[in-house]
Amino acid sequence: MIRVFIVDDHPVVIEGIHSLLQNEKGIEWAGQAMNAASCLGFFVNNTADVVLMDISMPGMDGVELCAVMKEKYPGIVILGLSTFNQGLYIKKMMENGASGYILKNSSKEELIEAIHAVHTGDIYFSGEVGKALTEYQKYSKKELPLLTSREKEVLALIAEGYTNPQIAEKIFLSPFTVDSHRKNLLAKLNVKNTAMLIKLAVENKLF
Amino acid sequence: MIRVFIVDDHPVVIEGIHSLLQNEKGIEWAGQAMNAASCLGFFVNNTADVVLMDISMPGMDGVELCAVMKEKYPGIVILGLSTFNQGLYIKKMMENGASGYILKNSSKEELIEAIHAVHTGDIYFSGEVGKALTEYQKYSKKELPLLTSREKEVLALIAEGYTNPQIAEKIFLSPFTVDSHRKNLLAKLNVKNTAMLIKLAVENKLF
DNA sequence: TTGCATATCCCCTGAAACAGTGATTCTATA
DNA sequence: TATAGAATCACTGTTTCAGGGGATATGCAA
Repeated sequence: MIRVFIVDDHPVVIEGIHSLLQNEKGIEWAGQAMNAASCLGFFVNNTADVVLMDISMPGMDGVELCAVMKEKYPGIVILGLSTFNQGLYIKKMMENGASGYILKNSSKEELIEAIHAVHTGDIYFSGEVGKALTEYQKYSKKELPLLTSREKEVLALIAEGYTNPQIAEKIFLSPFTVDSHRKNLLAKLNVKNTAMLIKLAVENKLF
Repeated sequence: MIRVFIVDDHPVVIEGIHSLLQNEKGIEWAGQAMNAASCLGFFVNNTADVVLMDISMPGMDGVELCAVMKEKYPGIVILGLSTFNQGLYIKKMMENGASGYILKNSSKEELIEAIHAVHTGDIYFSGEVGKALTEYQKYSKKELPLLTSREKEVLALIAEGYTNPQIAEKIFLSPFTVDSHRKNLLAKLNVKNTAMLIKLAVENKLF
């Protein structure tokens, strides 16, 4: 009997999955939560085998929650769940210990297959997700380097139209320092001017 | 008896709403479709009172489908349905004849309230959506001015990192002309430098 | 036909951005 | 403890942008 728990901030999704899994032999409904906090609360006194976890939730999101859960309860298997086919998040969630990922628009059969697969220790990706992942890998071949917090701060201010001197004043730094960060941003992200920098930053939500 | 039809490409959402509305007095399940085509097919020989319509679907999306439906069957009330709280789409869908908009993470009560409201001719927005809409209105108050094709061309090249002289060479213009377009872009969009320009452009898909 | 918008072109100035080089301090960690 | 990275600051150029002037031609629409 696989006890399935679900964390999703959308009642209709919880309801829908509940309904899909009802009467499914071998699968038992362990419970549900609409946010990270109540999920963690549940697992203090209870447990489950597989957790279906939405990726985007108010407060702590699925990516983080996944990391926390896997640290506290390494035995619990986590299956990512999202409306969108976003390689970046899929990857992050996998890095944080998820065992697979399915889209909310997958069929009942896929859902059940996925639950069984991850429960037996497999890694499961529905076809579409797999594609997205490889697409993403392709797209992010250049593997965007991690920005430091200072760099992100400066980047955000650049995007808002502040000039180096203005930024310097705003965050109490020398204009030279701001310029250094700016140069580092250009170098790290391998772009040659502000226009490209901001385009890349906005497209990849870098700040 | 309000006959409710749902168009959504996510089985769990259909299932979830079906389950929520089951046993709800005054509401009858008219049917369901997972894409625009089968929705239109259904209404050839059938009808419904309220259509819950997902905004993002493969193929024809909710915004378009809404327009088509309202043209063919003006009497049918359409209630937008989406995971996200995106003012732009909400607005478009309303312009296309929708009677309201709710989020998929709204409660059962909200959902039922919304169905009754739009059925009696009201416009319904769940609280959060209302906020997003006014936020959006605020944001898009300045109603982004239309760019000329030349301006869009220049804008796209700026975003790709080309400098004025390079752009000039690329599209066979004087650098002065390119500069003029650039200045017009800044003026039209009411931004003060390239960073803001590109941010705005990318966020609003201006090219 | 008289505007108006678009598109083109030109000049000047000051302010930023960009590029290259170098240096100090601090902290995390190998 | 030694090293690497982050964060800080500094100087010197060159290039580009931004803002201020104008000017001409064309085509569409009131």
